[in-house]
Amino acid sequence: MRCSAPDFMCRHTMSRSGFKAASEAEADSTKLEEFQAMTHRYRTHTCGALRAADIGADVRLSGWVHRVRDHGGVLFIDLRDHYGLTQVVADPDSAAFKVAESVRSEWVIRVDARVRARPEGTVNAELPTGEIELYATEIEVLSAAKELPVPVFGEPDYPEDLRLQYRFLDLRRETLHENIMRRLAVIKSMRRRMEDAGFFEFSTPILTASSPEGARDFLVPSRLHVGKFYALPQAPQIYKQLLMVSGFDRYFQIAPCFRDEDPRADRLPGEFYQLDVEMSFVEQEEIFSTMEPIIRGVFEEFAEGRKVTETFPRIAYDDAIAKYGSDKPDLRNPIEMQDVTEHFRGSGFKVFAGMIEKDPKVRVWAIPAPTGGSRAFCDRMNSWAQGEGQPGLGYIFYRDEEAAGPIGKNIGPERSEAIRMQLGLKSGDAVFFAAGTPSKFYKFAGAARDRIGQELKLIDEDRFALAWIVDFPMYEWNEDEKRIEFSHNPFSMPQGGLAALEAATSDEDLLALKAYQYDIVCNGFEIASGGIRNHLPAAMVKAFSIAGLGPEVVEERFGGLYRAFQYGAPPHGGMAAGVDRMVMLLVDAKNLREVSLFPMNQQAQDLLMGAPGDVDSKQLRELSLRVAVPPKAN
RNA sequence: GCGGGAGUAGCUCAGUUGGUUAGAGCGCCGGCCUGUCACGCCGGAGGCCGCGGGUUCAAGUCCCGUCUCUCGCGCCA
Repeated sequence: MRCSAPDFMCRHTMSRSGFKAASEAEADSTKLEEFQAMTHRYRTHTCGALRAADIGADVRLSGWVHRVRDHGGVLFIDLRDHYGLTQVVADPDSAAFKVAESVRSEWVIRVDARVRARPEGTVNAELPTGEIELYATEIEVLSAAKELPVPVFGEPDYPEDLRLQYRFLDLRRETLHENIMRRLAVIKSMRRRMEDAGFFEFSTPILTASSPEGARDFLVPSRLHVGKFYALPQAPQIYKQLLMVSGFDRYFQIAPCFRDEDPRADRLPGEFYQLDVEMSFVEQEEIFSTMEPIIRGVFEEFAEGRKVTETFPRIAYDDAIAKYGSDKPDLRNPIEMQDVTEHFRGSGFKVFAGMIEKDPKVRVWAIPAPTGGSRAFCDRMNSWAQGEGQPGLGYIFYRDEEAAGPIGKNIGPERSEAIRMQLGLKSGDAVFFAAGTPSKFYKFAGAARDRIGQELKLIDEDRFALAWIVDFPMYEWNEDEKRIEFSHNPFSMPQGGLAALEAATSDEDLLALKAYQYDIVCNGFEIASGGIRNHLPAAMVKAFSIAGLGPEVVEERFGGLYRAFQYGAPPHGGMAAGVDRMVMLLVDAKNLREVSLFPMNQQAQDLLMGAPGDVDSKQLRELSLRVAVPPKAN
């Protein structure tokens, strides 16, 4: 059924150019409609408009043939447009019968008809227009359709490459059509909330300079400057900071962002959209208190009964890693891990005891699995772990006053019981263990936590669990290159400012430094990320030098911003929220392509437009470009 | 770049240990049908079994290679 969604989706254009929803029709408007019936070439009403009150009216509708049911003597056409579905009837007495018999799915037709009540017992309660039907007097074919490569009616599963190649058909399908309309509504709501909160909407350039850090850029060759390139912005990061320096105080934008990276189910290739925000004269707390109601409000507005976190918990990055094994934990999953290293020190489980003895950095983490206390489940988890490339996943499961499983046997009843007490487990529960250097195994532990939550159905699917993740580390250790580098982005202010940077002497101190850098997470997805910016040239130079980048690098790579900071920069900060990802969560889609109009496929190709495509040699010549395809390596 | 999974009718899939003319459902086309709304019934068309090699009397089925799609890893300040 079309337009089962809230009214804003169905009615927002009803008042346009004289259309009038039937339910709103006044007595005197009937004349207007009759007049329009004679003068409007295509329609007096949309396919979602007519109601019992219109019975007897002569109307004209245009739309797509959604479905034909031909009973020989009587024939039904479901006529569809953006607004809904109306049943058209033709019988052999009707002048329109011959044409009606010839129409096929997805033809576009114009129907002139008399609105009549459906006979007793044939009302369709599923349809807003289900009380009436149109008795056709004339049908005109406006546009025929070939046999459909992608059917619209019934939305059967079809291969994605066909759906992308025939996206215009795909977009007629109810689910995708409504997802797109929902997306527009979400963006409209964001815009309204941002304006109400005193933000101004800016547009920033699409052709800009290549950014040195971060993702791979899309490049655009310059014709006027031979051998030089523009880049599409990965985000308007520097522009929005420049706007703060320019004194505009509060910026936002529904900003297109371009990154030439390989896609994921939750990452579109090429381009995506962010609700991009920046504020002047604020500390972290004010950004939270400004943005949390906006993000929560958007979720609540579109949650359709699903619960939304009322006050976002603030979880320190280190705690998130320790409790959930992830900096984007799914907080619908109640499992929290705990450190149980001491229970294994000197225990009969020699593998762990030996590791603990040898290296003071080694920890043992417990991943509780409430209701997971069966051999079958524990074994299944163990083989899953092996499939992940782990040696295995040790466990204890508690049953009938006994601690079973290989580790339970090895460490004995006292230690097993102590672990049970620490984790608050009952008979019938299990606990899994991961051991080693936390920085190396936390991801696996987090994956195990997710897995256990799913397998044991501990996750409440019916809610949006939101949280701030705060206190991200300023730097991290790059094991490959054996050096310290920025962990998030180089624009964030370290907590404690320049003084903290200067006070940190050892690598250990530096790696312990936190930044005013934070994310919003929802159900295991990072939906927003932001920070308080480092607006002090001296602190910026120092922060870069720690990452091994001299002042000349700052000037060369971030010249514009660095220069701006020399001439009176307000303290500022902000964030960016992933619009596509939020819409995906709100419409319960599995895939970003289900909330995007014309997405590219996994190979970053637009199958409808044929992008990327060849260009002719004249174009290349103008750009002083020559294509050199490397010989295939093998 | 690496790994998992999948390629058989327009689509979703079945196809036994290698063995006759490769099937079903949906869709499409035709016929019948005056109250359906996933209409129903009857009939029909439609196949380089992804592609290339190999083993075999015989390959959709086994082996090797290759291509495509998809999910994940790397990557994504």
